[in-house]
Amino acid sequence: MEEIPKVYNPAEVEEKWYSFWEKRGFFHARCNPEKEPFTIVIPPPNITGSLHMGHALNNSLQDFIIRRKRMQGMEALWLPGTDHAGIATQNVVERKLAERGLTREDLGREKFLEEVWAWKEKYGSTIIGQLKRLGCSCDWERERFTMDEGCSRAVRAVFVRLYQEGLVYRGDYIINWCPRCKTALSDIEVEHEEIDGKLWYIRYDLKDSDEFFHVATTRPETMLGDTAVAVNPHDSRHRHLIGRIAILPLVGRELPIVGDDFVDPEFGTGLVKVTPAHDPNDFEIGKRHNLQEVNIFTEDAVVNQAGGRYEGLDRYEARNAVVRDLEAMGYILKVEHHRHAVGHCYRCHTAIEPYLSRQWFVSMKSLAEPGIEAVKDGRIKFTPNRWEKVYFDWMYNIRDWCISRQLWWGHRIPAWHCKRCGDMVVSETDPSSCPCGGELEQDPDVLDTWFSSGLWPFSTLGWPDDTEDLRYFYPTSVLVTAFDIIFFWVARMIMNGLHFMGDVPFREVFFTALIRDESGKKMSKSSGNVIDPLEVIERYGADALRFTLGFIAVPGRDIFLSRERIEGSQHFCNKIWNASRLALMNLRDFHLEEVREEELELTLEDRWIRSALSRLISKVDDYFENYNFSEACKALYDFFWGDFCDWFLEMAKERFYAGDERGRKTAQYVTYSTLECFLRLLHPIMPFITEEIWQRLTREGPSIMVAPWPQAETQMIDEEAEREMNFIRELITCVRRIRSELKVKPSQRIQAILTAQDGEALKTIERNIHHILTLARLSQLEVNVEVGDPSGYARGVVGSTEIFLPLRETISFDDEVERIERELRKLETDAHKAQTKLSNDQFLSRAPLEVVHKERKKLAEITLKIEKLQEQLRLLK
RNA sequence: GGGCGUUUAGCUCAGUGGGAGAGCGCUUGCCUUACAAGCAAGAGGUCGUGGGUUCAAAUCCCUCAACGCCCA
Repeated sequence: MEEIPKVYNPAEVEEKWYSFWEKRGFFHARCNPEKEPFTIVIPPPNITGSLHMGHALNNSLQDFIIRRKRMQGMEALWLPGTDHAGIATQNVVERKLAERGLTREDLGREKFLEEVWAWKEKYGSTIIGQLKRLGCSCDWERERFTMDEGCSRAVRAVFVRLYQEGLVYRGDYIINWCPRCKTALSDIEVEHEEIDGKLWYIRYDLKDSDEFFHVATTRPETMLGDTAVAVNPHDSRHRHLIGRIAILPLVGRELPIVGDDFVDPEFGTGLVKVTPAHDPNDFEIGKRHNLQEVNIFTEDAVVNQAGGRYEGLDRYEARNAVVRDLEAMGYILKVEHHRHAVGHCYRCHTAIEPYLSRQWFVSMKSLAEPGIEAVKDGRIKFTPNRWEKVYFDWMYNIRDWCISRQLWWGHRIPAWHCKRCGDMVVSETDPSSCPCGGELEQDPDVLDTWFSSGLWPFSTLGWPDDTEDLRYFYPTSVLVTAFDIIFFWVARMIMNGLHFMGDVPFREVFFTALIRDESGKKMSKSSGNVIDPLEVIERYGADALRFTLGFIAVPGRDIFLSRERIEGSQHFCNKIWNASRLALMNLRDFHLEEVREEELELTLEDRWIRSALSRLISKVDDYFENYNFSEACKALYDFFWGDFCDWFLEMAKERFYAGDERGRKTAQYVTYSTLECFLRLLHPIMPFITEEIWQRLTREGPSIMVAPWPQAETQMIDEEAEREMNFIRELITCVRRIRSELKVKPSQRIQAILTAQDGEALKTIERNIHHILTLARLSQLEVNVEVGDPSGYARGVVGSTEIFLPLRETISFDDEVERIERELRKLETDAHKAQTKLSNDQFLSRAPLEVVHKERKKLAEITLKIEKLQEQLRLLK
């Protein structure tokens, strides 16, 4: 009897079912022309990562989607994999080497890469194991890695083709340089942060003259690389200086004064120093005026020999030294506070140095245009759609993408430079020598990590080969990702998909929210507010975590997570468990195959719960299709707890314990079919507990995860049953309220009298009187008998039906008077509101008829109730 | 500087034009043979401010304020 434990223990069942599913091959998808494909590619987590809440949310939602599609009979592929994460992984391995007192240079490139691969083999699949703990139904037979053989071929193919098309080029430009990671970064890898800085006004003298002027700068140290001064040619204050020569303080270099529209006359004095090698705008000015480019920094942002006596100082030391020397010479006019944005490396948060160097770029403009069109004309749909605007803004203003990184870990650029003739060979396969016969040397740089992840939807399906997978599963159906990588990843996949596959990479994008903690902060290790999903799974179970994430995943909004919420979901698991226990205990002698529908005798609660279940199915379907998982979870929760447990099972118990054979069979059948169907509906969200119960409940298939998705059956909707059930529920609640407010002990069974004038109501009451007795804990309920002196009773009103509970010694008259007065106050407020509306001619003439009817009906009900309660009040007093 | 989002119960949040909702917390009473991780009942809200549209606004429009995010 007690073989089913009282408390649900997730740890015992989760591992069992996951390996069962995996062994049976339920996760694996095949190219099956009989079926419609449904494809999701996972946003590949970094191999350095371990599962955080963002992953947990994102992957739970993907699993919700893919499990439902699979149950709906589609060939559902969820393709998993990991990202090599260039900078992050290289940093991790370098840090490990540092513990042994080694640098990557000590090892050399080849040995270092061996170390990274070894690290990847050891730790790179940590997160994969964690996704399994979460219950993710990925096709592990197709797991990919951005640096595996196939993805690497795709990268080379793309690079070479773009090069041949003239869309990949190499050149000397100002790029964002991280002096800590010692690599170039793309524009979007720079995070801007407002900083309280200073604005120094520095005196520059004119050559062969006593005249001088001041320039304002936030970075005085870069003056060591100044090669001009610029002024806006429309600035009447200064334009006469154009063509003259200024003398650079400390250095003595002669600086031409040029006119350039870019200069903002409002900034500082209207005269600006020009440092073409260390500022992107100055670089442009330099190009326009043929200015010299003087690079004053090493790759560590330390002053080089061009900085004269400042050589060897880092950029901040150099700033102090330059300012000190200028002050000593009396060349600082003033220093102002100045708030401005400073770029930082998104990986290590070091301040970015604009740095002139030779890099590889992708020309984006022509690739972006089809990407804009695809979203505009709806071939790709964004949810929530406001992200489309963000996407368009970026795509319209897109700039060329710096793709070369001065790292060792990554896809090495497939370009070779000839040591003899200096020519360059770009090729998909390693060339042995230059056409001139000279020895070739491969470009030392690697590609931006996002270059390879941008090919993910097709490189993982076999491209550049024309594979069966690619033809069957591409384009993918939906991409589920966080909005913070819309530029890094989503936009680039769209551009690449259109360019190389000639079709969109996915038909829909669902953007998830960011997860924040209780106080609204973004969860991060540095703020110490992380809730570790693995810890949650250990303690509360994967289903509780998944349900919580689904519940709080309201589209279009950042979400908050707290342990209390997760506990709530754990309680829900336990509720499901215990309701199922009750069901299972009463279904031991039940055999579905023996049931003949025509032998059943459906009661009110049976018809009502079947109707509610049918409505639930439609709602859940609708919410899933619109990615509104929060509402889906809420609907499932409310149905199960609020309807099925609180009312249906409570009522069905009577037939389990004391019913006749036919009643018992009917109760068993409806309990079984409702629970079984509910489990299937809930399965995508809570796969483990639903499988555990389903396996105990039925033999209708090998696993709930391949059982059919429930279909809403409109013929089950029974409005009459819903109306009657609502009425019975209200009656019971009314009695309970009076009992509770008058402090009648639950153990005390009391008598009651009920009067109903309405014939329909009377019939409903008579048919369900046993429910009222049981659930309202009455010893006796007499209907339409002479009440006698009503002053001896407490009175409740539901519609036109009245309930009388004897006051006697158990119930206090004073309490009843107070109770009625309180209720009357509420009713009178409502009545007043309704009266005001109904006495307004405008309302009567302009509001829709049914609204007016509803309002009239409402007022009539309230008025009736008020009358009866007032009457009772008079009698009691 | 430009854009986006948020503001509803003590807390965290749902709620797309017609009687203010949930979870948690709180109060009261219950070990009622599935569940005390539970059951029953209850208290608690000028829906950020000011205006407008409408017969009717938490909901649509505008102003302002506070907070948050993105871009330059």
